[in-house]
Amino acid sequence: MSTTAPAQWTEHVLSTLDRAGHRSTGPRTAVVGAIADLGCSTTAREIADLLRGRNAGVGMASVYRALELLERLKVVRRVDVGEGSARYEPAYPSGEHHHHLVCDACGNVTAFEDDDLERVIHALSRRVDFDIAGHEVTLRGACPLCSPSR
Amino acid sequence: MSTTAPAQWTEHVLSTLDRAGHRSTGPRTAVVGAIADLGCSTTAREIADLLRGRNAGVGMASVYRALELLERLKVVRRVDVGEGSARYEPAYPSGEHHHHLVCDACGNVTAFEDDDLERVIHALSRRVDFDIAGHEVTLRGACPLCSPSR
DNA sequence: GTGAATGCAAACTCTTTGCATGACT
DNA sequence: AGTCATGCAAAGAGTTTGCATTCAC
Repeated sequence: MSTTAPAQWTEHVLSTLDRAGHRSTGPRTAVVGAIADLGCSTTAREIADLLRGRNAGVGMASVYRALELLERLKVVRRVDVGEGSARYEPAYPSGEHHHHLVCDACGNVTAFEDDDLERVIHALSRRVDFDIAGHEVTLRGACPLCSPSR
Repeated sequence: MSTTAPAQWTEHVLSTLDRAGHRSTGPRTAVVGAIADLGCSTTAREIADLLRGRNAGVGMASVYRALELLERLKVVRRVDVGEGSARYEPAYPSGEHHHHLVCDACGNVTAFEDDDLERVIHALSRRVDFDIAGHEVTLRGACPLCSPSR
């Protein structure tokens, strides 16, 4: 729980970068800050837009390069809900994570957690013939605002 | 079980197309045939390549248009395992389906089924604030051939 | 015969890469 | 100083779209 605060995550990322011998440059830390602020499930474009608004204009190439590095260092998680562009979100060292509800109508992406789900997936992971390193669950449907019952 | 045979699925697709007022043209039925033959989790490119090999060369645009239509009619399921291109597979009217194991090393995609997983997801779907219509589970890791223990 | 479907090519979006310039340690 | 990181612009991959032609019904 204490590891999930944005500030702590940012600290964690910066020290991880340092430990891995990477520089904490302006553009790179700006991207880290943007991810911390945007939180769950953002796109490269959203990050670039936010930074442009902050007059910290960072080139798209640098955004993508930063995301690739952060994912490789496992401090950012790449999530693919299948709408053409990849989504990214902070990854916490504790391993705690969530999954996503995607609205097919408006594209809204919401997070959820479920212990039973994690337990079943964990058990399942031991049974299959793969060496499982991670998992992703996406539930699709209509969000409260788009639901026909409204 | 009887609904999962490729031939039956093909029949089902053709009658669904007809019922929905769509024509069963050569290119379109060729795409349906390719999906039936390729089975689980294929890409638009693989379908086009197979058809080219069969001298039934169908333009990429037609492959994509057929896939879009078939998905809309719910006879094809689009699966996104997040490697740049979308994957497609037959969808059976019985609702039976599977999920995927993806090898991060070689890209190999394998199917699996798990009743416990389905049960948990079903229960979960009733609790969330979305009107859930479907779900997707992807387990990532190393396949038997890429596993370090080999 | 008529409207739907096709094929090609061009357009578009997202992402990656080459290369000269600039900045962190 | 030396190297790593940046930015731009061009290249690439996957997918979509416009439009004249063709084909199923």
